Amino acid sequence: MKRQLKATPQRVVIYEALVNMNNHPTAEMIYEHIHPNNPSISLATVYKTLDTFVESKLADKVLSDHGVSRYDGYTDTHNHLYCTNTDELIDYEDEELIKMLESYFEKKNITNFKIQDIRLQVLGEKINLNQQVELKN
Amino acid sequence: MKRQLKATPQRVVIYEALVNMNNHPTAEMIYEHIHPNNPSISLATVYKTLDTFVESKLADKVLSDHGVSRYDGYTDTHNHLYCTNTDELIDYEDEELIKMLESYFEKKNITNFKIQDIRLQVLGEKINLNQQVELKN
DNA sequence: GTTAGTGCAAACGTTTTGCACGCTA
DNA sequence: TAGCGTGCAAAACGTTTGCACTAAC
Repeated sequence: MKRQLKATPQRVVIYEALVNMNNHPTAEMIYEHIHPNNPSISLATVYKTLDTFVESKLADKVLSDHGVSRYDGYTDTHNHLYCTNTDELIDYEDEELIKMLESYFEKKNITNFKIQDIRLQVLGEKINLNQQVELKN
Repeated sequence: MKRQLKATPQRVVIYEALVNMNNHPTAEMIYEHIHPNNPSISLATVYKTLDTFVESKLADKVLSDHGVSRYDGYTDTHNHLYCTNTDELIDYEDEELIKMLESYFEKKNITNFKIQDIRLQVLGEKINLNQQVELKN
């Protein structure tokens, strides 16, 4: 674990859960995931640890639906597809899009606003191929 | 009020507050705003009514910071500047950007995902001109 | 021995709910 | 009188806090 953050057992477990669950989990989801093997790690610790990760840029807090925070262990600049049916949040990596947005706002040169980050979410419905087949019946 | 929604006095008051406050207010902020002149309208009604508006596409729930929902009575497609210092959420209307994104994703033709909406937030710091002047001292 | 991290339980702020009442069709 | 909308209070939910304990340097 980089950035002079002490690698406590709890942090290691929580960090591994965060990057292995590619769900963009909530604090609660991480807690449930690690609890069977780590029954002594408390939910408060999960919250505190995730906060620490966000501060240390090891994780990002991302688009929250219905007021629940979700976390992303993948901190390279990227955007998200959000499925309005299933609440799935899917990483959308598209270098071309990021470049296009950066150069667009550079060109646009918005005065009175110093840009730190550009976040884009594509909301829609994930089309499940199995479902499509089912629909044919 | 369109879309076969009954125009109760409460709804009218809440809707007017929502569109007149250009703050992207929270439910609480709307409640505080209308309370002096409408002391009998309860906070629960504000919440219920805002939900109704969102369902009826009269309002949008937008980017929430620290787990508080904020509402936008301006439902034309537009994007937002979010000031990380002041929590201000500023409408960013840019037809060119919207067109660019739409045609980008059309061209990209993401399979397995039916796009409903594209939302973009520019995070950064609003530069206050008065502050700039002060900085010169 | 000082500091940072943890676990627990209680507290907090936001939002939702259940239910009784009122209004309107 | 049926059904929706409202107000109130209580509950629920996600998150944070205070504090005592522990572990690490």
